[in-house]
Amino acid sequence: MAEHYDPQAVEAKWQRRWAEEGAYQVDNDDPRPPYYVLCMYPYPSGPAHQGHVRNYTFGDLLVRRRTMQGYAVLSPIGFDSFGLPAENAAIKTGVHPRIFTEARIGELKSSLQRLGASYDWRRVIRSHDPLYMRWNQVIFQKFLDAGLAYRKNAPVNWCPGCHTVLANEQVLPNGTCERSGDLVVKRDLEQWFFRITAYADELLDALDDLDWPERVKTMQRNWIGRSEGAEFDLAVAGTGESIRVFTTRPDTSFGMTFVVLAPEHPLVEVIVAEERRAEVRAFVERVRSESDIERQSGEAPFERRGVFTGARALNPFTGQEVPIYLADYVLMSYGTGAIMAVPGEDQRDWEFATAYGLPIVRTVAPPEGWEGEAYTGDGPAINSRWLDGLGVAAAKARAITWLEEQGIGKRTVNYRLRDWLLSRQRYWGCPIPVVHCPGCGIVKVPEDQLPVLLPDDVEFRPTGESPLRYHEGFLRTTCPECGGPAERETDTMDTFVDSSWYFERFCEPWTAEVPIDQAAARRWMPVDQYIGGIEHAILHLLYARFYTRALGEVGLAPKEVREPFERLFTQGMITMDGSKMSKSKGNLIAPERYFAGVGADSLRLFHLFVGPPGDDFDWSDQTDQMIEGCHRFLGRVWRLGAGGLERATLVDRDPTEADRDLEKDTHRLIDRFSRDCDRWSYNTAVAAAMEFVNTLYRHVQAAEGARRATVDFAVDSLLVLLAPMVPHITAELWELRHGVGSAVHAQPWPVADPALVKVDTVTMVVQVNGRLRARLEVDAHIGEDEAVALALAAPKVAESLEGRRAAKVVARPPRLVNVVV
RNA sequence: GCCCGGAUGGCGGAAUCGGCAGACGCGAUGGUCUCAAACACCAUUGUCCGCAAGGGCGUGCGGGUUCGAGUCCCGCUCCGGGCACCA
Repeated sequence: MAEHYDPQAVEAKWQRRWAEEGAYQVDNDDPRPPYYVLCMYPYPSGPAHQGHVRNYTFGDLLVRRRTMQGYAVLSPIGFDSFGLPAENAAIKTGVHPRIFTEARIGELKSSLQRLGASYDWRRVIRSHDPLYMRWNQVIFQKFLDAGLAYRKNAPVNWCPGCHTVLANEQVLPNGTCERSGDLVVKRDLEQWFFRITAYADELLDALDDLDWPERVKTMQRNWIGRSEGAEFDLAVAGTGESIRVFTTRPDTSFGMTFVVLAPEHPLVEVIVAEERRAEVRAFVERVRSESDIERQSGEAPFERRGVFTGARALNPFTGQEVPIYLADYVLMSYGTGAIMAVPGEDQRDWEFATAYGLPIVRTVAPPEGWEGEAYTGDGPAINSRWLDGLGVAAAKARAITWLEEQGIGKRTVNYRLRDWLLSRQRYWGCPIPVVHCPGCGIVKVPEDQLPVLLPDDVEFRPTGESPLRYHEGFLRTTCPECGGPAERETDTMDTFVDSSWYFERFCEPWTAEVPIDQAAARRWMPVDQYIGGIEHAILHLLYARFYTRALGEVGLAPKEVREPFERLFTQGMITMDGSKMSKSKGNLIAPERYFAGVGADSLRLFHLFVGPPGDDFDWSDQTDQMIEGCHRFLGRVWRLGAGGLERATLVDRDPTEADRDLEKDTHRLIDRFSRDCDRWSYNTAVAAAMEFVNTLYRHVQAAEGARRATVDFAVDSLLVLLAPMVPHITAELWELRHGVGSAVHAQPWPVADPALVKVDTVTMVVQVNGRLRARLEVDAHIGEDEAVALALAAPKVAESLEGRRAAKVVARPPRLVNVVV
């Protein structure tokens, strides 16, 4: 095996060895300090793709490195095994989703093993396992008891392609389904929700303390969309009714010149003037018939977008009556479904006022020379009586105080975030464990009957309807309370429910007593480093944060664990011609052919070397050549490690200058490599290793290279540093060099000697008027005077000065001297 | 529209605190080895002028600050992402 680098043989040998040894299994009572590394568990879609390779390479690297640094590293893996693709496959081919999914899990598992990823395979979680389903259902029932899960009738997002409802988070901004691309429509349905909005504030505030990419935190902040303002009542003239409005700008209330209700507002029918009823109804009908897309496109001219109700409201600030309109740009689902319109400080209101000939009163003085329309910036209040002269913030506070004194309003906070709709009208998911009894209403399935399992003998219809609805044996049941006939709930849970707590279950995945073993969770949670794709910035990462809190609240997990993921790293996507690689686009470049060719180590190294881990990478024609380059590098490492390059000088003798140089280079590599890894700059760490190998080659091949002991130290250090990145080749070479009893992955992570890292001479550049004129080797501790003297004495410098006197000399020893004339 | 990123050779990228732009790799060119090739190894490789020594230009565009700017400031262009009648 030593003659040449044979990745197939080496990788097979070590993968077998690691499996036999149970390497990277870790027990909960391990005395070493705990460290929890987790990659987002994958949906099993078949063999790994390049995105998986990248993700799990980053994870594996960290697992192995932290282990070498002396931690007990928890490194579990599982499979997000419920979901639509398996069911769609069943509809098409008739193969049961379980059979289909388990086959895909087998393929993905063997890809991961072929990659050399190190997991505690004993801890595997598959979301469709009956035991995991049981705990999913127990948690749901606890949430139900705690009021965190509830059922309500609401207009929900229905995807006609997927035949199910979707959460808001799963609908793209253009109104289509993120999975199927179908246009999502609104349907009024009875659905199950999780009360994530109860945690809106905490989910928002706690973001500040998370060591997460700012980008992701910003996305979550936008999604939660907290806005502070006030709510207050407006009396409707000539009726006993009042309209409650929400505004973030109570300071501009004196400028309210009309009021707008959402077309769906319940008071519309009550307040509408008789002579306008027909017109208003026609408008409401028209808006209802429009899709969300049409309605939200904002394309229609404002003249078509509203209607006057004939009713008037009293502006409590001015005491004046203002007209009440309906307009499609006011949404029933946000705030109170009614707004006070202030055209002077809101552009939409401005445009609406202009279209309908309504008055515009500015209540904030725009800056000098302002030529725009609505002014939304800060400035002194005007036309606002007792608010005049106050800035926006002060005027807001004063206006809210006044509303509260009058007893007609109060300070409020609104969120964009909606409760999480978790029911899905699909088969391949975890059943929601309740029955519907005509007499008793919704009744939980008793815990001793859990889990509610999916029946196997179902028919998958090409219409895509849930088979559970037509399975009499599943559907018909008896009420656990009254014993009478009842219907089982046929909705299943969103698969994001499964992924919202699997990381807690990993701490003690065997227990049949509780969903989460509290002692184990206290030991490992929160996850020290979570790694996954940016595409989960909102969905999964927000749900998991909610679940972690809710589980603590209902006593199923340690209450003190509020956040699931201490540090988050979001890796870039692998794209091809700028778009995401995917099976459906048919542009997958399967890792298998690289496993079979250059080997897993070369492919891993490529993914680490190609660029910053957080950046997207576009796969191109040239990519294969880069992978070849990584393979070539490993070939050089092999020849260094396995011997055969020795020259005459590579013997035992007294150390020379070359030995001191190589020793320093080795320590500098250790230093740089470690620091680069710490800051997720694997591409530069690899570059440093490549440079070092080039240096080593010079020593090994030159007539006056370093001696054997120095080279051995250098090569051993290199192997230890590379061990987390390319585990197989380093393991093999280490065993070759040190014998079967010694393992590279059991070596402690090396620490550089600061004295040797320090440089004693540096290249000082001398500039004349900022232009490079000379480079001098100088002592690293050179003083300013000496540096200047050396600089001025350099022939090139004197030449460029042409006898002119230096007007100024900027000295930054030992790096630079700049002579200015 | 608002909020975040980003733009550096033929290509992927580096430059960590305002101080040598282009590390490392790919590709390309030349060479060594070989009967020949593959492999491997060595050298050159931002660009323009020049036989050379050497010099000019150069980090999307236009300004600015500074002895000195890829890096800081102001104003743009283009690309990517997020949010978007959210009151």
